[in-house]
Amino acid sequence: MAEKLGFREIKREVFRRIRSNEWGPGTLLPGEVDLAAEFGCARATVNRAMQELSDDGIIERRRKGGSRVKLAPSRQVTFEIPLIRAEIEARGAEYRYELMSNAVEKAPAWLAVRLGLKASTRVRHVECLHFADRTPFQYEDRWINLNAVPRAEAADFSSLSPNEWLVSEVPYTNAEVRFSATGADAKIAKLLKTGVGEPIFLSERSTWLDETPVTNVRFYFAPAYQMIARY
Amino acid sequence: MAEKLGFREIKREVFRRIRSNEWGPGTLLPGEVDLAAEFGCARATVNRAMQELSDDGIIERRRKGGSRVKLAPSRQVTFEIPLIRAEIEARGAEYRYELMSNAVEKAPAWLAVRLGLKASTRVRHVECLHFADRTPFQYEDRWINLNAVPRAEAADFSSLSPNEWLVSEVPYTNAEVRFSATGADAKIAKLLKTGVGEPIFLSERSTWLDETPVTNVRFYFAPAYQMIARY
DNA sequence: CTATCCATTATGTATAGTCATAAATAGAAG
DNA sequence: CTTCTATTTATGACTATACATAATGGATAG
Repeated sequence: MAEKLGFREIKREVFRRIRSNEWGPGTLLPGEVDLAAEFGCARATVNRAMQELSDDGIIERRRKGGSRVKLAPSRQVTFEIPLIRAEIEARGAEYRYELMSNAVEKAPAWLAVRLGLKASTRVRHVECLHFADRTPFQYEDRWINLNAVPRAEAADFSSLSPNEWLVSEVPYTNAEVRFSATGADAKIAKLLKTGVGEPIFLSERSTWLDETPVTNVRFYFAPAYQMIARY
Repeated sequence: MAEKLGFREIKREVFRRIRSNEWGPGTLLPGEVDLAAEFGCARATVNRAMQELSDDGIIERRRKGGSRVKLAPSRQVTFEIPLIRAEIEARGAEYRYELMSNAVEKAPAWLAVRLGLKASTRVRHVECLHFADRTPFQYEDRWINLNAVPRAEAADFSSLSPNEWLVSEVPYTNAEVRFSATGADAKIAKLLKTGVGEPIFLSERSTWLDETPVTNVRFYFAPAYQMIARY
């Protein structure tokens, strides 16, 4: 073997054997000590390689049981949801932001259910539009729990979007994202300058800080939007 | 301090300080040796904690530059895209599969572009439907590069879906996923038993095995479908 | 004043050894 | 034959140490 193998090379090599069917789905892989002997490195090095293969969803590991190739290698898709501003600027377009409404209300029923709030909770409701080169790109409909984020009471969203404000001011520990397709209603059609009933990509996100609901937001994207991830 | 801190506890504690704004966005964090001294553990342990925080998108690390809290802590969303069968059965519904068409063709232009194929390449084109309790749940429109997967020439998709066949037979190294919203055309409306123009959630996936295009598939979901991720 | 070089430094990776832990298995007891 | 228990074993985690590497920032030369 020789050649000072690092954990990356080991990972690559093990993966190569898996995908070449040398080690097919369900195969019990050699133990870490055996692999370490074969590759001429320390067990910790093999361990890291195998750990990452496990994180990547290629293999499954169990103490004592050893490592085996996953039967259905359903690899995880990971992508990062960028700030709209960054996404628009990355396309070479000019970003513009427009605040539409900004009010304090009592949490509507559906929101209370979604976040686990009491119906009487005071929330800030912010609606705004994000433009790419003057074309409406995304409509943002956000609700912020004022109990969790009292600073939002006084925040000024006329020039800074609530998205950017929150992301730099309020941390969270848990989040839930839902992607779906919906038809544009009259309001959304008008805002995004499209027809009523047009298919709209909808991304809804809720976040919590240790069980405390923080915010819920719905992003309605202009027609033809695609969310792309590579891995 | 005491208490024998493991890398998980260290990770949690550092994250706690970040989210409590003790270490706000952009802050340069203490070096690994300092943290190791504070927590009373080896640098390798701190290293693993910080490594994972970096993987999670919480901090950014650079050699010599040290670690700093990300300005826009855009944490990464990771989805595990399950097999349709598993997804349907997890909902407590009965899974049924129906093959609609299965032919060998020359790659159409759009596919050649998407995957990077020569237009003359022979591909297997498979269309099928996945049902949940007899209701159409997803329409799968798949193309398989026969050069990359010659075994697909003889594969029988009448009872096993191409999705499941591929997932257990053909590995890949790179993939691209696109989520979008589209309107149901006449064909899709009929298959999914919905109206023409209804908003449909569309998931398109392309995979490669070391630069060799393997397959491209479009999943059209029945109306009201949501793709959910928690993290 | 600017461009280049180099020492410094924090992270990146590897090592050998140790102890911990979960789970499979064989063995003992009922 | 079943059930519980003890042993074994592969992975999980940690330590201390060492060297590699990239990038910074200052020193130096032009």
